[in-house]
Amino acid sequence: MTARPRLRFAPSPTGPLHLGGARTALYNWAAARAMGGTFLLRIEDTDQARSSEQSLRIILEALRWLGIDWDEGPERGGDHGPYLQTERLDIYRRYADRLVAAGHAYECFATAEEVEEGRQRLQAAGERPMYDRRHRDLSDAERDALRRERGPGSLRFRMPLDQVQVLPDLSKGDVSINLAELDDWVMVRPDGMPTYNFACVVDDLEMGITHVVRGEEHLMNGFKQAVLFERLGAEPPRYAHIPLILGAGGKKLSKREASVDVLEYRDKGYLPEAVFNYITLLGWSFSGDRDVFTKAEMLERFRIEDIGTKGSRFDDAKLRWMSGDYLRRLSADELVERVRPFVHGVVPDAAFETQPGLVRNAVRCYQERAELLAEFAEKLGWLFADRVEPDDDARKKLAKSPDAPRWLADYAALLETSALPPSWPDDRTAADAFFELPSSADRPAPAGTAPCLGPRELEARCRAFAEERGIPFGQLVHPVRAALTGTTKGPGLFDVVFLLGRRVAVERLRALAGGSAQPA
RNA sequence: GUCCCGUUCGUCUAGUCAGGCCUAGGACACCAGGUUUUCAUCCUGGUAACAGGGGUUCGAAUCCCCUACGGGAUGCCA
Repeated sequence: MTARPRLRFAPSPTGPLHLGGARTALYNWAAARAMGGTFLLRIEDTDQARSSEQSLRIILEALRWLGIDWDEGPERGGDHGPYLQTERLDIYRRYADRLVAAGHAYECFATAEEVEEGRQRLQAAGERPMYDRRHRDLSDAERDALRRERGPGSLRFRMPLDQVQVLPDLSKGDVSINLAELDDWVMVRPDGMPTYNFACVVDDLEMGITHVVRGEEHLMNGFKQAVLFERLGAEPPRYAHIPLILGAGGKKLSKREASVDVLEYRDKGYLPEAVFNYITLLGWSFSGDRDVFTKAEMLERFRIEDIGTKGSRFDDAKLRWMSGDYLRRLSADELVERVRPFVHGVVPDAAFETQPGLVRNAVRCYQERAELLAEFAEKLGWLFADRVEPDDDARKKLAKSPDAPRWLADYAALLETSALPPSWPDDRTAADAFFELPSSADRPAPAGTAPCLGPRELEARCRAFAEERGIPFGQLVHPVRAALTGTTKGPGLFDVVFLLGRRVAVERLRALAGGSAQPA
């Protein structure tokens, strides 16, 4: 085994990329990269009825989103192409002819009804239901007669019936089965189109595949394929059959409990690094005490043999947490760039160009309060809205302070004469460049001459204002927040005041002060 | 039904191949506390597992057998 490792992911383009498929792709990719080998993509589109170009595009897009790249395959080419099975039909035909000539394959003319009938009979006898091999030993004359009568048949593999097949599995160890338990499977359909097991073997052979990581549902296929390799006088790749990803109920993951489509996670604003990291963890662990790691770190340790043998359940809560964890590590610039596609209509497009500092400060204020990028659209709404309405929680807090309207009016008067930053869309570049939000206790105040009051100074003045009037600070803060944002949660209140700027802050305080029917 | 595979906290897992370092470690979730103008972040602590039964051994989560349960396959789908 001195050959350079070659691994492949071979999706069939019959729908979106499923989480399970993504994990399979990821493990093959990681194994190839970790071993310094080649990773290629092969498209198994022999089911013409269900395959579509659209699905193929979506699958490639999903792989790219996850950061899984390929050395050979669609849109990339390579020395072992073509990489679409429907473009390799002449290769399969060559192999089929060879197998027939050697007596390892035979033509079968059984109708669907006849096959079904044979199955029933075997099952009734307590045996494994399968094609009953009725045309396995046709004489030449019988075969010619059937072909004349029924047209071309399908090509079936002549399974050796007296052999125990051992399949060395990198994940499970040696697995074995009595080949008589397996049927004489169809290799080529009557119309000449190969089936999965046949095309897969031919391609793995022709493409020099050395290792295959795939779902456990292929274990039985593994036996069939290994025998075919044998008949072809070749070594099969090293297989690793890994368990499926299950849903919360322990059954196969279904759309009901979670999205199974990888791109749906993109659209919901999960970070791709997190999705990558999380699905890697479904069956493999980085170390005993760390769950979050970079791709590079993973590649230093990844080995196919270490993939787990147990089916794992998909847990959206942990994925979300992980997405949030990655979100928090993003630099300010990266964060803004990632958030941008998710906040159309909430943050004016122009703001990204004319007041990038404001946008950055606003977005950063939610970096520790979000897990998904899509959350920024909901959370940032108050900042650029024409006006805000208190939500239910905010109303409740307001109701607890009957004096709030008067305080708000007075506080508005104070702010009106304070040196606050300008409000959007006025130019406030200087303010945002000087003060970096979110402000926090462990972040030192910027040095130099401030162009206006910053959050700290605003807070100090507000505290003084409250003390002067004998208002408990805590009771002042909630109505102010309700007036400014309409909510009870969010960034530090004085970050909010700062972001809003003088004109809008004053406006909103007065709107609520006047609007809540001040008792005489 | 038949064949194949699997079984450590609620979930993902470390430990199993080379039996003692395991009164079983970490993470998510959950609960309690701390920080705080809210929410969140952050910090501290807590609850919680070797499926069951037989062996082998001085000693078993780790090796063997059986049972139970779960998953997969049984397609001219992949």
